[in-house]
Amino acid sequence: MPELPEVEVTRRGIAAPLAGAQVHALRLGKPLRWPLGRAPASFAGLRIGDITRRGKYLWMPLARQGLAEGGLLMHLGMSGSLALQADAPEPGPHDHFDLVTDRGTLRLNDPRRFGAVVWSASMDDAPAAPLLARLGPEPFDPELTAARFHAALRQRRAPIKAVLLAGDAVVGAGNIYACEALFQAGIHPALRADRISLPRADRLLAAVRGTLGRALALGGSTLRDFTDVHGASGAYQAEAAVYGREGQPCPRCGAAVKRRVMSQRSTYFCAACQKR
DNA sequence: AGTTAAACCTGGTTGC
DNA sequence: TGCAACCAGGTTTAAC
Repeated sequence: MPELPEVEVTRRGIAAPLAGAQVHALRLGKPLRWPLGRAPASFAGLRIGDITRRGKYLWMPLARQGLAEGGLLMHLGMSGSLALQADAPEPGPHDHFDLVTDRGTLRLNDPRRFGAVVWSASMDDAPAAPLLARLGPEPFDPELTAARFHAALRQRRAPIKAVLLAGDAVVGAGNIYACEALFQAGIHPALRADRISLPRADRLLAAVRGTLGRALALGGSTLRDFTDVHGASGAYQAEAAVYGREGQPCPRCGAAVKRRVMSQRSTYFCAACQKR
């Protein structure tokens, strides 16, 4: 599921309703990617603070009597989605985390269980800190200039598609949006990152921002599992130019869209429009 | 050091 | 119809 737009859509759906909410209980289902860790014995009475996002992670700070106690670092993996419901039904076979609060139940549904909910004393302590430390700059951070993005790309000899997925030059683009951004920028996914000129890096950064921003406005993409916290699907996948469109005409030149496996992921591109 | 496979897990779709 | 093979939004970890 969830690349940056889907995670941010999720965050926007829960941040305001849950700010200041009081927790009653936490319930876990089957194991997720990592165990919860050294969490408080009881979550009853903890208050939820301002939920933030870093890359594809969500951070929910929790406090008791106004004193920060720690928080939950959450990741939606490949197939996770969060829902906030006033009257949550009995947990289904893929509901692996519930946070019962006085504003409703926050529930993680994740069939493949690549997602995670991990307790951390703060974002600067383990286990959150080492996970967040590898993340590159946020795509909409004004500090991320074309020059800095270009400098980061010049450090990498791997294909630009792999570098975008790795997220150390910029976070947020997963398989769908990496394919789409490379198409928008007219860059071949197999091009070595260190061979990209400054003007092309500038175009690529703009394309990443444009693609993620557009997806955000459309509520993200839903291939199968993703829904926002009210259960609504995203709409971006319907206007993807190349992703999932193997054999269909390129919207720009009409040539058949190609699919090739790169970095263990299906990569869609137009060989005519995207130059090495 | 830097890049590339293997692993985690379930379920839907495709093809023989 | 049955069953095997393949595919899917991610990313840590181990192996070249």
